[in-house]
Amino acid sequence: MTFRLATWNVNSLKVRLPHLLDWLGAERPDAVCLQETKVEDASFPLDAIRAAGYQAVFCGQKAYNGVAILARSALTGVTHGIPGFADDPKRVIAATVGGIRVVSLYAPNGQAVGSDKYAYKLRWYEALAAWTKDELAGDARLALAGDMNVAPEDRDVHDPKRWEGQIHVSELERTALRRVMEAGLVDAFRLFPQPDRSFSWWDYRLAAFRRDWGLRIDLVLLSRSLAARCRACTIDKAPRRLERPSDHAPVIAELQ
DNA sequence: ATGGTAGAAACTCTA
Repeated sequence: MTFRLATWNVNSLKVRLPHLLDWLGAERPDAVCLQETKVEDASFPLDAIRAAGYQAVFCGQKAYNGVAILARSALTGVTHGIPGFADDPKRVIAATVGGIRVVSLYAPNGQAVGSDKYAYKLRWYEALAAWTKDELAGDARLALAGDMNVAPEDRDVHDPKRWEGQIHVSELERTALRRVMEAGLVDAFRLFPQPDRSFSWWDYRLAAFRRDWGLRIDLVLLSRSLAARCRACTIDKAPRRLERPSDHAPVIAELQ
């Protein structure tokens, strides 16, 4: 029995709902973490998602941010945000599904290195690392999945020289992400051989997708016990090729 | 390759 866990920054659930429903129907993932839903809870398209065979928990706001978890089985123990980190933007929701603690994450973008938003991004990551340490105490089956807004290594960047020191790639951001992983998580994608130039996000501008000017910033991070069960992790570029796509592609990890 | 596009909302911000 396999369990397929996906993450997808949909950049407006309202606009992307047809793509999402088609993709759920085609891929039938067991659980999906969504980011940038940009929809208040009262407007969440729960009926359409239920009709597709999924339950949902969500935490959204108008215009910006917003996260959700969809699942084909029950979602229990739902929590919002990072404990002890006061934060207005809706970036974090967690639930237990299929015996796995699943966290849907939308990390701060950071805007520019050295900006106030960059400092906030680093603080957010520090809080995430502390929380992850707590969650991993004992034999935790924990999966953090989402738009981490950091490309972990140069091979996750289409042009590392051009991006050197820039937002998503700077050393402090990479260290901040590493601190989360050092709590005891592994990048599911790198458990397996992967094609060169594997990316999950391409800017809408400058025909970046056509030119494959991308970054891999959407990650599934697994605790050791889950990593041992992981049999594959792939990026599905198909939805990025559609008309009016999200700027992100979904990532799917398959657990045995 | 130093601009540009997309989304939401509202005459601009965020990514």
